[in-house]
Amino acid sequence: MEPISDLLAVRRQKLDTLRAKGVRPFGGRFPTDGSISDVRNAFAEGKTVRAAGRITAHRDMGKSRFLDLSDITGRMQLFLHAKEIGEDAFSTFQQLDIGDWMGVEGEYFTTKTGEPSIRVKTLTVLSKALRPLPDKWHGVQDAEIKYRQRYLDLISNSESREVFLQRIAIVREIRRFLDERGFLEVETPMMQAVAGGAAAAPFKTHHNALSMDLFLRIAPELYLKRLLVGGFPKVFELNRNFRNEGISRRHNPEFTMLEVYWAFSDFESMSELVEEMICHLALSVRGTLQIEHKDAEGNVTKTIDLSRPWKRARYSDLIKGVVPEWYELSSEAKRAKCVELGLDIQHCTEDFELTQHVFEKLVEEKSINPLFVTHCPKELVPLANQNAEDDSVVDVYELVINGQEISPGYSELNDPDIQRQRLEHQSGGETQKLDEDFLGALEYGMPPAGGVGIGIDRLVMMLTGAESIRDVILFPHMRARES
RNA sequence: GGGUUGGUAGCUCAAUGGUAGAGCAGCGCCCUUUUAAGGCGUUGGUUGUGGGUUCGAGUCCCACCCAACCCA
Repeated sequence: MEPISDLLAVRRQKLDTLRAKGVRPFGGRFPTDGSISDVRNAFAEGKTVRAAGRITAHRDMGKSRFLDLSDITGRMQLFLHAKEIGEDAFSTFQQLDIGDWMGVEGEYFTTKTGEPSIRVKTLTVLSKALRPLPDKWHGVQDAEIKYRQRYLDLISNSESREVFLQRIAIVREIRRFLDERGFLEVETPMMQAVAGGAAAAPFKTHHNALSMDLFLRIAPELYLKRLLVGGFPKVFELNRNFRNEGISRRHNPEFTMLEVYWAFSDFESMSELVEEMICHLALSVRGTLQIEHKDAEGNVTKTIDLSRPWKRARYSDLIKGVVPEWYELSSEAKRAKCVELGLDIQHCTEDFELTQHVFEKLVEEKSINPLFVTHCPKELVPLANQNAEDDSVVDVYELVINGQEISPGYSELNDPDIQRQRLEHQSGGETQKLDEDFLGALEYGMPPAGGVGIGIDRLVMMLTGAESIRDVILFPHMRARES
């Protein structure tokens, strides 16, 4: 064959050659003895075995060839000899490339270097790859290709595969953990006439038949509370929320949220549930409570210690821990102190906002190990119940791990009149933003309950050591490309 | 939205303003136990896009596109 300059043309030509030989280049059903990992684990010298996967490496020894056959579970070496498979099959094989899907039947054997392998007797072309795969050694390095063409990242970067397999395991274990404790998983509307339950800009869409605007939900909270009214005492939802805001290392427009509600409970019980659950996740998925985060060179940059019991502290005590005199200062003195601390407070008008800046920079960002922040000021969390002893604070915790807010927990507000006042205040007089159906539901009586939310993407980041939310979302949102 | 850095062969990366290269992949030849196989040979480029400066631009200047990081 004459050299062809175009790599794609070479593969197209092989495709044509296969067809001319009467070989289907895009095959069909091919029963196997399981995944590559199954096949590898079932190794028994001399036994017949069937396996299918993608060719990921090719070592050419002339009449005999070594191949790596891979799937997401692992890699298995194939040994193939021209005389053993016959001339016709060997010429078919010569039309295959790295990247093609292939099924084989053969016998287990061990090479003289000790590698468990399959001696191929017959081979079946399952799918011809018409484009070449990324570099076998370096994989895909370009962040843009990793995110836009995740399949290439998954094919060539085992670390990426591992992160997503861990994410899958985390989500599975969350469901199992809650199911074992009697929580019911429910599904509530993603398209809502009023996007409530959080303060965030929603995405807008339109229902043609009903001729009405709808919003993608920013939180499932108000529907889950309706279920408390309806008599479901322990419910959770684990699914997507959508917020029409900026994109960053920590923000994707659609993200996965777990919300759990438990009737007759409170924020303190919820903090125990969350502590127990996250430790369970760390142990079952990572096998340890010491979560190491590494840099690109593989050096450990920090270790998050999830050992129980987790620290609990009042918001005001944490502030006093970094600025002892804080609460004695006048507003002017607080501003001066913030400037002295190098905080950007130009948009702050209220004292509690200044305090929150101190909290975020000097407490939150520095809290690597788990910290439950309790008794937060009521201005920060308008939807929570006020504390019985101190009405300036609310019965809420904020769980901080890895310098990030991972999970808030509430003693939920169930007084319909106070709830209405707060939502009216929050909506700034725009009554169309009030979820009247929800407020009506509360008037039928919602049991007192504890509630928590956990941002799953950030939780996965914390547990896997990912530094960007894009590394834990299979298809992160990217700007559209010009064609 | 602002700042910084980057975009070169299919992939990973080089290239003082002076002939655009290497490794891998591909193609050809050799090789019956290799595993980032090896050896010999060889193909492959609108240097993100569009302008400008210059005898000459991957390199300098301007605008734009895309991405990463930081800030808001």
